[in-house]
Amino acid sequence: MTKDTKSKVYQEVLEEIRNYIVDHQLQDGDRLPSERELAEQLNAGRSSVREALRAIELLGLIETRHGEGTFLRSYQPYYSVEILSTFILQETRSQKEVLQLKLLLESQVLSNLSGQISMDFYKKLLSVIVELPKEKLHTFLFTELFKATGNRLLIKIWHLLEGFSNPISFELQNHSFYEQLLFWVKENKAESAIEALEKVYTLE
Amino acid sequence: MTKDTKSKVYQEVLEEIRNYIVDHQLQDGDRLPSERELAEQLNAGRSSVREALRAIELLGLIETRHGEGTFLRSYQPYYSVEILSTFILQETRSQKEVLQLKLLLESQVLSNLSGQISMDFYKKLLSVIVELPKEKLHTFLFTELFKATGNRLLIKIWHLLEGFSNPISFELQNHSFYEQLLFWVKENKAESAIEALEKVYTLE
DNA sequence: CAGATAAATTGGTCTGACCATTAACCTAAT
DNA sequence: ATTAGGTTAATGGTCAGACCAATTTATCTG
Repeated sequence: MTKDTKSKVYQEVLEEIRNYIVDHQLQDGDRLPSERELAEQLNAGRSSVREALRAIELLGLIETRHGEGTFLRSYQPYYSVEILSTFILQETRSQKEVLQLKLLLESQVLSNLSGQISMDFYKKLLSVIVELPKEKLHTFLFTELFKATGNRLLIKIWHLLEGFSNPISFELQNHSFYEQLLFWVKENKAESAIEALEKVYTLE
Repeated sequence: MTKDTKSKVYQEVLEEIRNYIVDHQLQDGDRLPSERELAEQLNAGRSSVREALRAIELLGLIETRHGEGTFLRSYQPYYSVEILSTFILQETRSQKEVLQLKLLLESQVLSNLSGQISMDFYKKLLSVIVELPKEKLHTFLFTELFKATGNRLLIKIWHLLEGFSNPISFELQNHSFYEQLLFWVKENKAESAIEALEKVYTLE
């Protein structure tokens, strides 16, 4: 007897849904049959159908709207990556590794935006910086910069790392430090900014 | 009233399970409370607990054994990757972001190890490379390089991204490509290696 | 003490019920 | 004819209970 035959219902439903999407050539935004319809068509309980749908939802492949239905959407791995990352981070107790990766991402965004910052954006950020308390400077500036790059995955992971790295002293730099950082980026001198940032990180 | 408060039960359960694992310092192979226990402790229905568990299971973080229980296991994205790859064929944007981050990490490891590779290690890797099938070259080489850096978090995140990125054509470079890559790293010419890698990534 | 048997535990699945949200429809006032 | 408001139907969200199947644990028996 083959062991492979004992597949859970929700896994078969998973397969069926996949087939359904392929057969019907569903595109992003298209609606799937209702949970009750699926249950009847696939000859399964609604709870099993839901287990499959929830799993697919966590993967980021579908979107569920209460009262409307279940819809296909363009693949957004952010949620699942976030979940997975928290597990990974949780078993990675080395603060050093977290910081190393965090610095890497921050350096990347500085380099990426080097010389790409408009005067308006620069002024706007600067005006907020001067009003912000010291302990919020780091998070604010980099959040804005990450947003500007448009890579949502990057910012997700960075936020995660930030959550896992202790709010350590080195992030408590002066306002002038972050003003200088921003200035360098605007002036297309990311190397200087990165260098300064690395110096702060290695102080620890 | 904030919209954020309307979170589904199964998502809260997800969080709670994560917290449970962190609080109890669970390791791979450790057992989670039974579905009924979780339902009672978290004040939720068993079906909601199951939805959360099935989702986590599909991600590859847990393993369930009929009659025994639910167990933590080291992340093995075999099933989710299969599901995802069938869905994402025409996906563009998020795939791009995954690749961008993946390239970033790979560039980092090349730069990090530049000029740091011993002759023994170099020869050893080379001897394996020549024997490996084309489709395994990329994963093998970078896995070894990441291991060499000693940053386990880096390699985990990278593996994660690799799982979420399609096994795309650009990874199917010749043996000579990866030999050249490795050579450059050994000779402290990471810039050349990174440049070559970037070129391959942007081909797509 | 060893093996067989029974009971308890746990995951797997289905059904039915009820609530909350949304969209569609209908009705009545303007 | 238009629109505002209410009703209805469909859909997802959640829970409780029942039963089955696999496994472990406790119990009994020789």
